[in-house]
Amino acid sequence: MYFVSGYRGNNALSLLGNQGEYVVDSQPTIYDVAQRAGVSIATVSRALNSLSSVRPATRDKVLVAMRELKFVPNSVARGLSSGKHWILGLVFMQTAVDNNVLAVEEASLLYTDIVIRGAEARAAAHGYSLLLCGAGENHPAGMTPLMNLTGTVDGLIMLDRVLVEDEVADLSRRIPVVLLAGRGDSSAAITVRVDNEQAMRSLAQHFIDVHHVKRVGFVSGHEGSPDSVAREASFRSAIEEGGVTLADVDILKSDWTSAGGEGAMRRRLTLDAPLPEVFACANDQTAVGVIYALHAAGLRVPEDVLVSGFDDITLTRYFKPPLTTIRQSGSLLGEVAVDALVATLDNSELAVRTIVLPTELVVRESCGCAAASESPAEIFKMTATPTMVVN
Amino acid sequence: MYFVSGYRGNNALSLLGNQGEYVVDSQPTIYDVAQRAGVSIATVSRALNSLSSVRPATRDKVLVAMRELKFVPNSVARGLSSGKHWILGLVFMQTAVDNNVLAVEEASLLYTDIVIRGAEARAAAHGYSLLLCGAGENHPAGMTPLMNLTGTVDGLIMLDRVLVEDEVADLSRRIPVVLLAGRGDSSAAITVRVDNEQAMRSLAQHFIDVHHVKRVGFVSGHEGSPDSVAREASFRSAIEEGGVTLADVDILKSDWTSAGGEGAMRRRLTLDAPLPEVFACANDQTAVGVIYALHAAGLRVPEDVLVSGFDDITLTRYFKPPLTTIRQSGSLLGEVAVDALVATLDNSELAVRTIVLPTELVVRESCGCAAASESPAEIFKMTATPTMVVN
DNA sequence: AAAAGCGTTGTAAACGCTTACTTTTCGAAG
DNA sequence: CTTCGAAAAGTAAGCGTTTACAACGCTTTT
Repeated sequence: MYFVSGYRGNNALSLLGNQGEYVVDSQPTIYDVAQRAGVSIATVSRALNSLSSVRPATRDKVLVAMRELKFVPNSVARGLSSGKHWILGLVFMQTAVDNNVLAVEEASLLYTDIVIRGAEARAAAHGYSLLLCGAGENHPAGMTPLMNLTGTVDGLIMLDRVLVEDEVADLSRRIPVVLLAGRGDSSAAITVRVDNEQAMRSLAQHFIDVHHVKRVGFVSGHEGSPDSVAREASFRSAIEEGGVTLADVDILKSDWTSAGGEGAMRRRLTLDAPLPEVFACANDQTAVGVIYALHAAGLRVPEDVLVSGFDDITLTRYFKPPLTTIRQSGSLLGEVAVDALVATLDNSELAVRTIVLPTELVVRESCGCAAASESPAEIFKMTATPTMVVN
Repeated sequence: MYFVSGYRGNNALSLLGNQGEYVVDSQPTIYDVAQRAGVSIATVSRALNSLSSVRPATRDKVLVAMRELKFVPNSVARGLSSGKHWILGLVFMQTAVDNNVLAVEEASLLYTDIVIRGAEARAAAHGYSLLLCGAGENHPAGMTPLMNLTGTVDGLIMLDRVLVEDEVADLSRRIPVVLLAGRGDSSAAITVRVDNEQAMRSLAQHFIDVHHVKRVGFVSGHEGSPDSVAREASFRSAIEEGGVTLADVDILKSDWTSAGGEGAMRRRLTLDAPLPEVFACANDQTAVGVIYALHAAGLRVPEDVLVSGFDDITLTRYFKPPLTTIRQSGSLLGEVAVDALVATLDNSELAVRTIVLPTELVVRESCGCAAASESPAEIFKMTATPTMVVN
């Protein structure tokens, strides 16, 4: 190793110099840059962050030195020093079951991924990175990573209630937390969710007003999921207001997956009770499985049974029959969550505690309506704008 | 603020003490823990990491203090001190186009997400977190986040060639890099990819041997994508070896999306040239769009044209007709990538430079074969085992 | 009974950066 | 040609850990 006397930095310099054939064994630091540029480390730091006054000539010297050394600031040291990490954590429910590959692959088609993408894009736009953290009983590392997160990220976005209220409150005492798809009643954190009530109401009305149904069914998502619970409750109340029947036997338990929907419908078909005229499903994947099971039993959709989904994922537009569904923008959900979190980080105060995003009924053929004339690729604009609710 | 003389830590202690009504304004540090437990910070650190010898009684005192203070080690400080961050970076191509929601939503159904999930699960199992980083021209933050990553993560996984060879080499001089879905010829980094050659060969053979086709077509993925290029090239060579025709007019350009596949097929249908007997598509989404366009033109699949996909995403099993495709395990891809990266981090040397994962032909109805009797949910086990290739 | 050895604990120096505070520099005014 | 003041640059003290090294018992050995 080669050291300039009184020189604290590493030997990265030797790469450029001709004093020996030493190999770089670590990244250059601001000490290296400072030495090469002939200034102090404070000046290097200032040039780097362009906060305070650095004379243009000096700045250039520093920037040249940085480029020559291929200097990249160590963001960890930065974080330690400034307390700011420029990292946002995204916690989601890991549904993988042991060695069951399917669970991961199916789950990956869930809305979660779209949310993650939206969040990542928005985070990047704000200058943040996104740290992913799967959690849940089935997750290999359990809850541990979550706790350590508080020292790594500036804020946390939690999908689909990974924690109970108490834990969230605990967490949000340490760092800002945004809850996604929660029930929206948490006092501890900001909540972002879609308008399940409005969605299921418009769906119920459509079934009643347009298709004059008298008896309906519902296929749920994963047990205990706030979105699934909200969708079922909203659907039921809207349906019952309309004087239509939602019998217990027609409430099927699924788990957000196609396989779950298929299984639930197969089991329902073994029962003696006559089928309702329509099954509203908690998401699109479930609807796909439900339709498959109905077809397998020789029933036609929509001639014999009507089916609807929720989410409007791209692929189901190409299905036969094209799926009637509720459109929500998953990426918007992620984006808004990040925006809210960043706003909290900046102001440390946000006027709004709950943000409710709009949904939109998309009528296609699976509910018995006429085929649309456009190509599936044409139809993708959300027409409604976000609603804000303060509480 | 309240300070014990000579006490360096913050005032988090006051929460528990009864000397005042001060509010916690920051997280407790090992100084707080050390003081409360009546030991030095070194002992706290040792108890925390359980590396060297700490007397059980002492350890207990420390652990109790930690619990009482709800101490969570600051991983950033840890990272600075030890040089280890326990974070892996995952760089992917951000395909979002400006305000076009569809691009994100469709893209999110791509295989990428499954890979990410697999990587996250495996990373967690190794004790690492996953830092997501979208990159590409369309990404809001451009390339900048990528460069800063080198100071944040211990290793990098790059999906689908975000960078050119030179940049990868540059990066991998700083930290270990694993390339996913690359061409596998990078000397700078470890590569993990699927066996596109074997896959397309078996597909071609099936078409030729079982369905006796004389003329075939291909629908590509996004231009320049290594996987798409490899699939097209392999398919062509296998097809031509069999003496079957793949005309230029039957090579359609798409972009991995359903809309792209639909558009490509619509354009093809306006041409005068007779259709080939089969279209092999670069992925499942594309195949779905292709089938849609064929149906819209009054053509039947598989009676009039055969179609195949690639990936075996769950939803297309529920399609009409169920899609003949090549199964690959996206989550395995992510898992293996993480394993390789972690191994590199541990040994700083890995025997294998390229890892090729197996694929499997899954014959369903879209290629004209008979319907399977099982439920789609039943069929999901990979039968082959990973192949390792050293170079 | 003193020395040696060993297991435990403490002290203090990094790690690479930011930033409050201090010193130097430089140009304009006196 | 000083003097003064602001602007620019430097000094050094953290940020919260880890860890090499020193110090301190205690038991064991001679």
